[in-house]
Amino acid sequence: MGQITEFPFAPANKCRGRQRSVEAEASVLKATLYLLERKSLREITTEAIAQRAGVSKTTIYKWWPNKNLVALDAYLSSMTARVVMPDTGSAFKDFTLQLRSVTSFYKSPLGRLFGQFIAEGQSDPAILSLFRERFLYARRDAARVMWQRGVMRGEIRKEIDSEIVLDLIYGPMIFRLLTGHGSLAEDDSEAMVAAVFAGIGLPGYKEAKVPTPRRRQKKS
Amino acid sequence: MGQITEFPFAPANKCRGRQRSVEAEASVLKATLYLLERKSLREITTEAIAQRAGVSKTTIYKWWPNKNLVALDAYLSSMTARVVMPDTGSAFKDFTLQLRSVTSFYKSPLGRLFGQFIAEGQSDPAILSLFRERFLYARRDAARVMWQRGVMRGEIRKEIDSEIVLDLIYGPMIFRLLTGHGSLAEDDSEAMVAAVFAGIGLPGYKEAKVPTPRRRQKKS
Amino acid sequence: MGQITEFPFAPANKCRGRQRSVEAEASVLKATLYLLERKSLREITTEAIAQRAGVSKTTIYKWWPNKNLVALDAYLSSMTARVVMPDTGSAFKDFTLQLRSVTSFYKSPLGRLFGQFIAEGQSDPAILSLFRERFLYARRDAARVMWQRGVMRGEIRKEIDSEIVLDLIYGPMIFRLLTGHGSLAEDDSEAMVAAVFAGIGLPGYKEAKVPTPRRRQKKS
Amino acid sequence: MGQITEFPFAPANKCRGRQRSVEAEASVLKATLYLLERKSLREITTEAIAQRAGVSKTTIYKWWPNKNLVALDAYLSSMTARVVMPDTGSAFKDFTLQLRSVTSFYKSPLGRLFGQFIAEGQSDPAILSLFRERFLYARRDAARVMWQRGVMRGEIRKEIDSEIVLDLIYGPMIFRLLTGHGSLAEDDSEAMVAAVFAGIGLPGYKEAKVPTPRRRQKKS
DNA sequence: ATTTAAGCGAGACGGTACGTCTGGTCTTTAT
DNA sequence: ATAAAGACCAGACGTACCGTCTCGCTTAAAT
Repeated sequence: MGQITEFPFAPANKCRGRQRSVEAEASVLKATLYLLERKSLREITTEAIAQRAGVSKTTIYKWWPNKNLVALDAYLSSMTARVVMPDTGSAFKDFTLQLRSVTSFYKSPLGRLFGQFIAEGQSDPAILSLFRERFLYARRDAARVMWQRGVMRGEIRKEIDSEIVLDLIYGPMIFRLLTGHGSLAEDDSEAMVAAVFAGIGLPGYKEAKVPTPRRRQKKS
Repeated sequence: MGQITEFPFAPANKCRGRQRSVEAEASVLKATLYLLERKSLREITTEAIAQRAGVSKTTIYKWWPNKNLVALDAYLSSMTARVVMPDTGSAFKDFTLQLRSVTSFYKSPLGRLFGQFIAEGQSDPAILSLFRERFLYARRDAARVMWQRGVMRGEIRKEIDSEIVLDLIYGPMIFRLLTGHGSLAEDDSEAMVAAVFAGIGLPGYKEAKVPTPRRRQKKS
Repeated sequence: MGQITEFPFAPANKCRGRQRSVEAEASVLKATLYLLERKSLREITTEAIAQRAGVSKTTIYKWWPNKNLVALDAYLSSMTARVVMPDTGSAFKDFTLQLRSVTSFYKSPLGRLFGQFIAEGQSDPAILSLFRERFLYARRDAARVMWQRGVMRGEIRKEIDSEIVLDLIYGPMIFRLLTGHGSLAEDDSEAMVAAVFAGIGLPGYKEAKVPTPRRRQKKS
Repeated sequence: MGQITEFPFAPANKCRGRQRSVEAEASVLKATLYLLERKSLREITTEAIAQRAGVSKTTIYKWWPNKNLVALDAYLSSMTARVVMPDTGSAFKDFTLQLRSVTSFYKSPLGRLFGQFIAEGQSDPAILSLFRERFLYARRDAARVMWQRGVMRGEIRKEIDSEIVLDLIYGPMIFRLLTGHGSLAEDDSEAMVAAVFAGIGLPGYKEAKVPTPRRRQKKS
């Protein structure tokens, strides 16, 4: 319990007193996932989680600061190895497959949570920050490996900041996901990645020169 | 009042009965903006709007279904001509200036509302839909003009769907805005637009062929 | 309109402007009665009356101070000669018949209004006062005639205040009506009047001497 | 808390969970009484009770269905032994003293509540029913003891139903209390009881024969 | 074996916003 | 001038959910 608030490897504090019930944690996360597959994050109440988990509200609040973080924990625990990080030998193919896989997941009930965490994050910095640290960066680090391979193989320009590359590939689709203004179909993934690779400018048009890379928050 | 629920050009129903108080509408929108500059959408209450506007809660609920839509209305009414749609003769420059302007606005108190509407939209389809129709599409239509000019001048490949182009340009920055994982500095706008124009792939690398254009939402 | 607030014989002011619609008054009273037969006074709204009468709320508030007084007006207008004031030659029979008739009426939908006016009157002195003046005293004056006849015929002790006599006869039944603690059946009327005439004390028991009459608010 | 909804002798459920705050209940009732002494039942709001009691509105709604029943509860809790049930050896004196005491109380701020409960009861059967069960019947049972003694001592005719006797004694005064058409002075109590004992009919007048006794509510 | 501190279930509690309702007033246009 | 339509204000309503709290019971390490 409390992946979030505690060091995951903290040596289960073997002091006095009753020990944490492992079933309780599992039960809470399971119940939360169950509910999240049926209702939106906003519609779910701590009460409902507690009831379904057969656990008291007190216990939940003891280990998580609020419902949103319970949900994030549940989300993270169910995310392990759901999305592929392909290695086909082609960066373009890798990114296309990955984007397609991610987009497809985002359309599923649980995938919708992605948007809901970002949504809650708009008014709760804590959850947004945790979402970044524990979900987003992990994903981006994995994707950065694909980028690195592409750079090494001479498929991707090394002078473009990896942060920009990743945002260019995932940003547009996430934008569509969040506002619903564009299609999330399978083909769109390929079309977008293709456009990102080839650029939208005509080859002869030379005004658009790529500036030199710059340091950013976090990068390889 | 009720920009949202009524046709803007409706012939102000001059039938019987007391007319809608124009001051009331203006007052509500003004009060809402005032509050939104200081607090987040979530923190604001209908009561507070009513009180500050010197209007009764009943009146607010009569014309708007809930506070979110009041805020959207207020947002829209204050948006007119806040963001420039430049026409420099260069699509690259146009998009760069525009993205910079937009990004800068999004960092302002009122600009933060953009993310908050999307956030509320994740659990309230009505607001998301209205946000798209009345804000997003308007912006995109304007931006599409810039794109069109670029295509005509031979600066932008005409075979790429304009929807993708727009998402490629704005999506990454909005992604950063919403999750806070990347910089929103002035230079980033240019770097992103540059990358979008030039593409991330090496010129010689030919696997990334651009597919044929497609229409918004539906596709072949 | 406005039996209550206006002098009934006021010369329909034939000055400028649109004349008062007599139909409006009739329509309001009729609509009110219609509603009062189906719902309790509390459940009825001015709005509903206006709507059913095809009249605007304003008009109602122009002629009556509030819904309760509209209802009282409607009640009074429908009361004319609904309850008998018998004259059988026997005071006992007169009162019995009268009480039976009154009780029976009180059990009807419209009769229930009696209690509802008293109820509203507990928190609105105006309606209680009007109810007394325009309904109660009228009834009591009529009943006092029956009492007078009984006294003249030597059936009723003349030394007991008529106010007390009337309250003794009607009070118990009204008490039952308002609290619902006792039966309102036909036979009860006779039993009560009989008890009132004969007294509950044993004939020989002489402690209960009737005091001399005293002046009270209103009497013959 | 919840005298109304729970058996008073319920063995204070000492099961799991936080125990009901006894101060909360007491505080609510006390605050309610305080307010009821200053304003009418109708004028008091749940909010005001909550605020004055230093208790949340939720808690009030948890234990009472609405403010009227809170007030009834408060009323009942303050009623214990406020009204005397005399035993002078004379039924006539007993009833006179009792009626005088009751009438005097009914003129006090709290006593006015009596009428207000009956008023609310006209549109809310629940409160009327509870008022009967928990207040009226208790009083009548006590008064019936006085009647019983009178019967045994040969002061009161045993052939008259006790229900009628009680209504004859209290009904007239309550009628006056509720409609305000008659005096509630001290002397009136004696005059009324005297009239009830002696009867209003002349001794010689023999038409008014007392019918056989009957049981409460149902009858032959 | 007995402390004793923590975990835990149950559920009461304060707080706050919600969206609804009703009473009564005010404003505009039509008659 | 009066009516009809209906916008408006004021403020109470009862509900929902949040996160905290107080119990009494259970568990297991420390004594």
